[in-house]
Amino acid sequence: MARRYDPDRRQRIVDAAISVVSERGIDGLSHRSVAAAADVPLGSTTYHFATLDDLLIAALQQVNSGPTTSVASWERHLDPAEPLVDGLVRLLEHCVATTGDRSRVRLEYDLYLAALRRERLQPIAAAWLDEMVEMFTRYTKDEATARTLVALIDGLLLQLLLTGRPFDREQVRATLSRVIG
Amino acid sequence: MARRYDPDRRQRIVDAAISVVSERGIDGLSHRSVAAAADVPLGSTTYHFATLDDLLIAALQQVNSGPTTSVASWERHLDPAEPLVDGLVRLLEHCVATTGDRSRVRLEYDLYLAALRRERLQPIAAAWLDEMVEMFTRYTKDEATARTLVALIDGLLLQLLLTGRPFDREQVRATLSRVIG
DNA sequence: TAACGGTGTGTACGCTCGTACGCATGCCAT
DNA sequence: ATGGCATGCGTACGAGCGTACACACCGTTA
Repeated sequence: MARRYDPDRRQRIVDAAISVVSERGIDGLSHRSVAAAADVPLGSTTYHFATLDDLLIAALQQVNSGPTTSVASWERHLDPAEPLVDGLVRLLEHCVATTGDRSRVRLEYDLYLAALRRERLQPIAAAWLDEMVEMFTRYTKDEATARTLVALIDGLLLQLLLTGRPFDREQVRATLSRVIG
Repeated sequence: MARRYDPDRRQRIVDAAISVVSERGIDGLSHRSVAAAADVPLGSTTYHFATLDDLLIAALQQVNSGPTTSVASWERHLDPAEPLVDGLVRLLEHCVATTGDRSRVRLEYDLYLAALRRERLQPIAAAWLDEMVEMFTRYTKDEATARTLVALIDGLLLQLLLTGRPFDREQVRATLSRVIG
């Protein structure tokens, strides 16, 4: 009967959901798997999140906000003095080549792409997209360019993740150069 | 006891799998749902495809080959005389705006993106990617451009499908123009 | 013609799942 | 202080799942 009053429980459940998706993919997400990961009884997860969609929404929102967002993290690693292309190539390589970051990126796309079949996730996906565009606009000074850049980077990252092929720095640089000077 | 000898059964099971994924998404794929859609007993699907992954692989391969491929269909609708940008804008709009084509595209991405968590699908995803690049190279005469184009189109289509936002012809045209003349 | 083996069929087992529901607990407004 | 109520807990039910397996069928080959 421990932990009878646990104000952070809801939050811990969301954290557990994220880690479950990260480790096992969205298919592995269930009330039970999350309950086990969060070390709470089953009834607790169903109480806080009536349906799995609700939990998924909370998880996606959390991944897309706060200081752990990829947007924020990207911005932290981009040096405004450096040419944008150089920074992006470095960042993308980091995303794909580093084991930890790779699984983080995979997690993000796992959640992001879930919107393909779940209409309720679409507004959140759209908001994320806008955030990315807004961030890149600060560097490109041009929203159209930023928009193109986001699409291109999405496509590139997905290709790398889906095919499992190695990161080809020069090819990526050449590709990005076509959109930004 | 009808249909005791049914040489096309395996093929029909694959077709049924594709239509199940198309209607219910990959989550809806199970030996049982496929058996029902193909109108064969459960044991028949497990006989021809021991695991769901095997069935998924067969489905993905079928979607990516033959005259019904999107690659082939795209090429059929592209007029070599017309500027590539114009043709692509028209094609993309068709993909997203027409109900039938939209669900077809969603099906393809559903299967394609499944490779994110299933290593066995990655070679097929890679092959598909190469086919797309090869096709576009016939128009751009330049593989690097084609490669960029594929990434960009993937990103664009996914954004449209994920956010459910309407197709903005001029914006898409502007985006594509950055990569091809 | 006889036996072999690929194919088709039906059923059963054990598991996980979402969901529902009754009860316990103790904060908080009254 | 007390009663309402949000929260926490445990259990149960029915459904769907992958898988396994025994048996039926019949073309092929010997």
